[in-house]
Amino acid sequence: MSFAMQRQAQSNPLLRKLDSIADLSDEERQALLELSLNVKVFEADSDIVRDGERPTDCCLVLSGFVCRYKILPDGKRQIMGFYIPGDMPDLQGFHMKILDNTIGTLVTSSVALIPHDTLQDLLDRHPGLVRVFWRDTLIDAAMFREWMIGMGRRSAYQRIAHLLCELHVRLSAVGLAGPKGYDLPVTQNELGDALGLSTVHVNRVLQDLRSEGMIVLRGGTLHIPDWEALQTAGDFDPAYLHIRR
Amino acid sequence: MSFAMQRQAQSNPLLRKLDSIADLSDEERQALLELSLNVKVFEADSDIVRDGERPTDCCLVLSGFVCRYKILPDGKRQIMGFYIPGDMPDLQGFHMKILDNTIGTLVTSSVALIPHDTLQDLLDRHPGLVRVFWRDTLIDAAMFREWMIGMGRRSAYQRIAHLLCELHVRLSAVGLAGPKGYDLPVTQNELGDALGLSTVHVNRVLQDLRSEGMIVLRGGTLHIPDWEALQTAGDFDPAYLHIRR
DNA sequence: CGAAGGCTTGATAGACCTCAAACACAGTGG
DNA sequence: CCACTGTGTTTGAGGTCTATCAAGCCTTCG
Repeated sequence: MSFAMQRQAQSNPLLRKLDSIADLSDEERQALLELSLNVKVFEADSDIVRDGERPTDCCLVLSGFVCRYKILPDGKRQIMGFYIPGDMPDLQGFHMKILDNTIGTLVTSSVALIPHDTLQDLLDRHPGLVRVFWRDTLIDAAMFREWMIGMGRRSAYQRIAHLLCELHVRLSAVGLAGPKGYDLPVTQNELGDALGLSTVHVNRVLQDLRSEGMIVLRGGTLHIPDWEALQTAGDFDPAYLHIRR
Repeated sequence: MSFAMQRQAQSNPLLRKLDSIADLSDEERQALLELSLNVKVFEADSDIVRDGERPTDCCLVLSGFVCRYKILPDGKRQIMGFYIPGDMPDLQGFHMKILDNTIGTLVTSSVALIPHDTLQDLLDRHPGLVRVFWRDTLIDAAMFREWMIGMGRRSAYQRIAHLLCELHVRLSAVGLAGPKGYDLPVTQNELGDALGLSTVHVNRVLQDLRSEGMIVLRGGTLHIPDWEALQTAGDFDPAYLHIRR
């Protein structure tokens, strides 16, 4: 592709993301660049789409940090995934009338709302993109499975290390992480809700990880001195993310 | 559709399943009926496709009981889903080169292997089916999310009740369950691996459920005297299965 | 009848939770 | 500029759910 196009792609979160998981043709890239985006800013801790709604748009995260969650009858919350710029957390809504979970922000985030009609039109004109978006939802599913494994069979210690690894790989893939760390605007309470742990226990395990020199976590910034060690501690293998080399 | 076609549909697990989650046109139904199936029988506890392989076919369960699982380095196993006749547990392999989990049988099962090329051809000739199969993978993902919620935030008691409810609804949708129960050819050990519990604990919780009259489970047959009660016990809401009507 | 797999039971231990309070820090308002 | 407030983090104590280990029992099947 041309240099100008390459530069544009770099600054477009969606393109950067899709490039990281699939091969795009120049036409497909162009079509994605030309999507006119209706950008909306959501403040921290607000819902973008809610459980039970019938969405008419898909949301695309442009900046910030977003999560998928569900509140249980007894008030407990389970976070089922974190979403970063370039991700489309409710792509599922495109094929399922009623949403079965809520998408909400963790920090102030800007989000593009893409009408289902626009998306359908895009896929009609570029059938090759179907495979790309479908693949994206399959990778989402693979992440769910990996989280299931964690909650079913891994210790709190492993789970936390694993999550920190996952985020590092995903953020790196879209250029949002340094080689040795990244910004992690997530509270310990939220980590607990994501991992099926109590806030107190998350705190204690984080202290363990710190005291072993595995991580340095302060003020929303995570530093990973020894990536290999953290990966081992979390039994982390990035294969399930299906990111292209 | 014609009466003859209707009758055929009834006896075709794939059609029954897809009918339960989407609207099919007569042409699509016909095309699915005409798929020539290469049927293979797998004995109990054998793997159909393995973690790390590059599958060239998708498998379609015709009879039996199949599960998706992964073995961890320390030997622990996590089962990530149960699959019944009509399900295509590795549809994901169609868009992801390398499998990140294993599909194996729980009991003797017959399975059709459909080459990816055949499937691609089918989707090219009937683009409407893309939405149907895509939707199927999205429902699979919704089940993963629900299991995550269970392992993260529900007690062993709730989890077991929830799973028994899920299977009842899914088996009913394809005509394999009676109004008050179904065949459940799953050992307590396997239940534990699916729910993130030890065999011993599964056994104890099942006894609780039995003593409360919630279930009658003997010799692989489950009887549910009071469906409402079990549903409440498991905090079960079938919405996530996205089954039509 | 013996073997094998699954189920059941008992005893003990540990990972993680809950409750409760103190601490740290940033933002707000007087 | 400094109390004041709110949110997030940290610490302590106790309790519980669930795991582990180990054994006995039951059914099926060759």
